[in-house]
Amino acid sequence: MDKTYIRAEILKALGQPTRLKIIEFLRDGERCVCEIFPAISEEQSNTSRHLSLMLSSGILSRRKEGVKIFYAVKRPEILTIVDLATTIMTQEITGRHEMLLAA
Amino acid sequence: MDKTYIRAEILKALGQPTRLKIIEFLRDGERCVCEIFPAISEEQSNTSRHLSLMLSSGILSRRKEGVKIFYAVKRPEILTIVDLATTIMTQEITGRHEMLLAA
DNA sequence: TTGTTATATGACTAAACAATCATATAACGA
DNA sequence: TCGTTATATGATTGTTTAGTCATATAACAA
Repeated sequence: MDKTYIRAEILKALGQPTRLKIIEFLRDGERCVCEIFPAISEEQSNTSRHLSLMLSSGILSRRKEGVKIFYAVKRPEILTIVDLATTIMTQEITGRHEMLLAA
Repeated sequence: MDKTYIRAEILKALGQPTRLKIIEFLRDGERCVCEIFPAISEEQSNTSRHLSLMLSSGILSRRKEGVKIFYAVKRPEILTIVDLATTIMTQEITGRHEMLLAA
């Protein structure tokens, strides 16, 4: 069980646009697949695959209720990571902008 | 400039074992390429590619001094993200362990 | 039982990725 | 200038990935 490899898997699971959209949509709480895929404008099958991937990476949790499957962000740290990525992105954009102004 | 895409790029850049090893090695401060690749036991060319990738994702900074090129982690948030991933990993491992005990 | 809705998955394709080897470039010292 | 060291990059290869379509499975309602 290589720890570097497992950590990489968690971060890689977060580093994909479609999956980030899913996480943003789940920010306010659990949702079923039937709500998720229309919200992010992706195919049901594609959405399902990304959800399984995040489930097995420990990023999402899953709950069954009748025919519907509800997914939720499993740990608050996940959202913190996403927020920090937003911070970094903002700083990067600001930095590049300042470089342009200075040039 | 799609923000979801840029954030994904930052997180994806962190989600790769070789790159995580580099970041861990740079935790204590800047290092030149000639120190980095032996420390992580990777080829010079491969290490150089990963460094360029992280440079253009805004994760690392680069400084030239004579023949040597020094790289450093560009923002403290990067290390926070890596640490949070470690936390999540630990919780996951603990959780799976408890499931085994309960079974 | 039959039809319907919700979700997952097999098979496939095109694109992206990591790694390697060989080589180019750039800086420095003798 | 010549040789050496440090870094980057072209070309290539095998692997992984995201997305799509069609279909399977599972739960429920009529």
